Amino acid sequence: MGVTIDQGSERVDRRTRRRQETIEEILDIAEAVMSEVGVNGLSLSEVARRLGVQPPSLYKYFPSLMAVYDALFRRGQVANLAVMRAAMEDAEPGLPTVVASLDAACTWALAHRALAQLMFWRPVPSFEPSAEAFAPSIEMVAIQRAALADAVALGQLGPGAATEEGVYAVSIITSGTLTQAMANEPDLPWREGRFSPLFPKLMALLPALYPPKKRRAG
Amino acid sequence: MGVTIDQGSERVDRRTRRRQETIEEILDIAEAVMSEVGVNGLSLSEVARRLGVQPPSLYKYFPSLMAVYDALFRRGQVANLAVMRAAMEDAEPGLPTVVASLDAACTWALAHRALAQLMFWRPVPSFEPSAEAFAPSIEMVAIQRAALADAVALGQLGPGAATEEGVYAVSIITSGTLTQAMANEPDLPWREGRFSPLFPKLMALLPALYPPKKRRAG
DNA sequence: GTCTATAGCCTGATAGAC
DNA sequence: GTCTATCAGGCTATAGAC
Repeated sequence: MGVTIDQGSERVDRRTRRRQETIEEILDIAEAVMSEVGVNGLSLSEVARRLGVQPPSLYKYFPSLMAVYDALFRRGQVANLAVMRAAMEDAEPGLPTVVASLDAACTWALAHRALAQLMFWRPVPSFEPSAEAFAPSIEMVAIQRAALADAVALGQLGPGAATEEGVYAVSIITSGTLTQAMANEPDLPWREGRFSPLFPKLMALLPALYPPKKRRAG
Repeated sequence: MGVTIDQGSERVDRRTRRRQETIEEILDIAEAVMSEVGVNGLSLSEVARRLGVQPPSLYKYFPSLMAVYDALFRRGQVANLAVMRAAMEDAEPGLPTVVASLDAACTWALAHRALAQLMFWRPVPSFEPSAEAFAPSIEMVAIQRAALADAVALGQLGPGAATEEGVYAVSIITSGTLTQAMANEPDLPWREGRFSPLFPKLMALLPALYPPKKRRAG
């Protein structure tokens, strides 16, 4: 009996793992479809075609097309947050950390344009991300603000930078660079177009926007 | 005979005018549809429904859905250019002219979000604007660059501002502010959200990005 | 220029057999 | 969890009568 139960448990685990792999594969294909035909061009039929199954089978994994969008949104937020965290660890504290994390986010966004559009441009009016899918974005704002607070503590920026407004300022510079790059150079990755060189130049203006009272670190 | 010909001409003129009115009405409705269901949600059937005709009738005015997109794109570019020109006339020369025109463009863009998305974000991959529809955009870059050159001549900015890069810099600040405003405050007009106050602040950094050699005008 | 009718596609989603 | 079959609807675009 114990053996039988163990076999049963193993079987369940294996099935759960296999199921998760299928879910990931569906999302991979969905992202590929979006990058070819646009975020709105995603269709479950096309995903099923590429996966080699019939459309109804997908409903065993996602209850609706919007659920697929939500999973893609969440996946993108998680990946973007991870990339930014990793970049932060390798950078000097304060302002360099802010710039490095946003630079990494730009690299990621241009390598995952469709996801980035879904996340930051909301081109599907009928889709609203769930609170759970949106959570990493809130976390990202928090760590941005913490990094800006470090820059203030280090005397690199004035106190106005460690506010919501400071986060908005760096967001505007980042999303502006990305918007121009994606609209005007759809095939170039980050750092290869005419717009990415302006990103560090504009970021270097932050001390002029929030001047520190005394200058310590450069 | 002469009278008959004149009557014929009048009749043709009247028909031409009436036809143009219908075309404008179709574009008005198409813009309204896009603003409700997204740029990609535009369908000729829905336009026909609201116009009170059957879908095939629209093909007497536009040969295809993409032709409607192209006319909308052109219309948006023309309107945006006109708004920017008007704002320029009322502003002091040089830097204030640059800022005033882009501020006016922001007001227009948030009042015509769907058109702005179609023009600046390209959310319909299968749609490429025609050269004719794109022409006003090229003109806009030219007048921006001329205004930046004025600012350089007036000693407000260094010579680096009167370049393609200078135009990119102001474009990034503008499109970044717009992107954040549209994604995060979908219902607020320009000047009422959390992001538009940052637009003049970031624009005020331009002299720090392109420092003039001697300071004349402030 | 309007209409009806229709071709020929696509889609999301469900029911039910296996 | 897979399939077939199907519902119920959408769409662009064309043909042809009036």
